[in-house]
Amino acid sequence: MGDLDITEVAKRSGVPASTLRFYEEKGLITSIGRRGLRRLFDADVLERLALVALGRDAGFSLDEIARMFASDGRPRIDRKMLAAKAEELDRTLLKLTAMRDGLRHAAACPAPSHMECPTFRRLMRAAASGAMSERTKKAPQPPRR
Amino acid sequence: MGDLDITEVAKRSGVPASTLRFYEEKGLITSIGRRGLRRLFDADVLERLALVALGRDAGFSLDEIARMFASDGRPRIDRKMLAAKAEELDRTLLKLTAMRDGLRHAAACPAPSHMECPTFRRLMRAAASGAMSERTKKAPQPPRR
DNA sequence: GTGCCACTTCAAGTCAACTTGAGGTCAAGC
DNA sequence: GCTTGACCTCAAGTTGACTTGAAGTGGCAC
Repeated sequence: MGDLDITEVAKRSGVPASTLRFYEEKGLITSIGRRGLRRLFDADVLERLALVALGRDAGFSLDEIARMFASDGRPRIDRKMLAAKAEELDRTLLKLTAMRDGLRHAAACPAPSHMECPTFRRLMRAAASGAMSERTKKAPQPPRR
Repeated sequence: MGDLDITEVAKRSGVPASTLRFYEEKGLITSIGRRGLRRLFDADVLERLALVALGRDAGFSLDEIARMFASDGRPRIDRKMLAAKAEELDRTLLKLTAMRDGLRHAAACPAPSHMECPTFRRLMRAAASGAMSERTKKAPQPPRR
């Protein structure tokens, strides 16, 4: 009833079966049993997966996310850690916002070459000096396939 | 005169020599000769490195950045590409902003478990709907090292 | 009852962007 | 002219998050 086999979970969550096995091995999710060899999951694994996705998106590593789950399976998220992550995200947001504005300007800038655009050069200097980020921090990469 | 050896470039740019060699191999920079074994670079390599840093920070891959340099060595940066990157950054920003607000709330939320906090659950659903369907995009990770 | 085939395990491969290590070379200082 | 040491090359290692491949297994349709 509430049990879903791995294919079902994959289908409903959009997470590939190979990743589900990988997540189980990592302790991010738990299978509730087997039908033959086939893993069975409780339906609440979907919520768990959503939480994992959330953590990933917020910039937590899988290991960090794993540490957030108590042994009883309920999320036990350190509030301090959350606040710290929010802080970090906030700094990232500032930087990315500046970057977006700069890119947008450079894209619309009438200077014959970007090297002659003051805004572009300012951005460049900022990136070079590392002034925008505390240390080398990268913006999100385009989706891998 | 205008020539800098690799150590000088490393010192002035903050980019390790190993990375400079790696970048040269990738075609991101070019050395103009050797003194003995030692690479010599024209001083304008510093500007080039700044450009690479900017591209990296904006979320371009090294390969993408390499493609921005035409064969003449002058940056040939497509305004459309910049605009597209700005767009992408913008979408990321929206998501990360929501995420930051959610984290901040969750950190302060009095609910015994985050799963019982309506705001947290809403955030989770939002992340699940956005992030899982397009589940390849990650927020920036904390600085390496 | 038997064959199919999607699942299983485990090891190894992939990708990006570098770094590290081993073994070699050469300009320069003494 | 010999030592020194920073550079050189090339190969392999690193990290995180997975994916892929080979070989095995068992529920289900026939």
